[in-house]
Amino acid sequence: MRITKEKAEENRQALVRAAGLLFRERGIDGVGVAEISKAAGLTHGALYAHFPSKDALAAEALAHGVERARARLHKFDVDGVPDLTEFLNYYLAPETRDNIANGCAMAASASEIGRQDQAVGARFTEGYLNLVGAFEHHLQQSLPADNARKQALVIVAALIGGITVARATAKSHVELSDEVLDAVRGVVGELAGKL
Amino acid sequence: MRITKEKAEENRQALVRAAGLLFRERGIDGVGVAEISKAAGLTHGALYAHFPSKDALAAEALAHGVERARARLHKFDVDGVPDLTEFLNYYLAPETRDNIANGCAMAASASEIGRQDQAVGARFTEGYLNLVGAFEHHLQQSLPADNARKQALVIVAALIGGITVARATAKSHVELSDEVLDAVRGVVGELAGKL
DNA sequence: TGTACATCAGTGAACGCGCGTTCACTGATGTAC
DNA sequence: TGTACATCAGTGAACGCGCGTTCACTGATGTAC
Repeated sequence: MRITKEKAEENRQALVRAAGLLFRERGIDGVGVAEISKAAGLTHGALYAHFPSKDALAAEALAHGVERARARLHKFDVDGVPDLTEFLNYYLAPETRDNIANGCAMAASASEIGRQDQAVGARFTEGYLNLVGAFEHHLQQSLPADNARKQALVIVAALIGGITVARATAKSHVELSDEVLDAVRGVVGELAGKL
Repeated sequence: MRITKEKAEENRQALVRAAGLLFRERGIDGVGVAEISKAAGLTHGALYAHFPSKDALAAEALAHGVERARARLHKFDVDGVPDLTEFLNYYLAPETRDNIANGCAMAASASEIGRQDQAVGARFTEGYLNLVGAFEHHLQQSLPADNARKQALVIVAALIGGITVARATAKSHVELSDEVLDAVRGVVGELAGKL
């Protein structure tokens, strides 16, 4: 039952989107190809018409998540430059912590990335550098280039660490989890120079 | 073939240690009970004489890792107070990044914790607060209590985020990975007040 | 434009395998007398 | 101290299940004439 090229491309995108969402919610090792295919409205066999393996799908799903993050960052644009305070408020909101499916793909799988295929790690690196670049560009207005780069690297690592710690502590100690989000928002905001 | 109480306790500890090591290396979802038991010199059936489930073993393995971290922190003690600069140098060393089995249990599984049993999350919370307490105590020498707490929360989140990002980027871009470790060491060192 | 046929996205059964967990059984240890 | 027996850590087969991947087949689409 061959289908149109357009429909096939839609199906491919549905697989990538479903995989990204489920991987964020339950981890790459925590979801099977059958469930991903079903969520995309297909059978698992169809997945292998589009991707050679689950690993390849994972890499593409992370790339899609990274592209989503880039688009989201630019939603906060004012005069073509993202308002990083607004971005921080969004990134470190309790709502973002509690809705991991809608959050940052890099943070959702951070500690799993090092154990995956190199292709998956490469997509993570791209996404990380993309965020770092936005903060670096902002910091160059008030700091020498070296320092701007250095602080940007730490800020993004602290964001990923902050939301990850907030998620890890949320079930057993929600007040602490909220406190971590507030603290990171405050200290990173200062580090970035009262954005 | 009943064995002595002492030997049984040794076996229990071997299971906890093997589980901790393998979970750090390959993730909680990435290792099965058979392999853990074998690494401890037992069969999988014996595991269930000590623990009701894999989840319970995971919680105990993380608790053991947290205790190891506490002991390691106090290895850097000078006059009963840990030398945090030395601790930072160790925590963010490229050797620590490359030897995850010997590294921080919280960082190794950070993004997986939120998806595990609440008991696992509770052990993470204890370990996180333990590290936060050490930095908080140090910072109170130069900052008001509120700020000391806030900065300590961010510092430990940045450490976990930093080593996790360094591991995620190491395979595809090792220069960046090294740069992240250096940057976090530098900025966190400054944040902690030129320790 | 109409016809004949090759293409290929998608289906669903089947592959071998490892998963977490249960359980009847073993036999040396620990205990009660 | 010596004997009889209950205890229980550990064994290994078996449970049902889901995993990632393969493959023969389907049939509408896309293409060549």
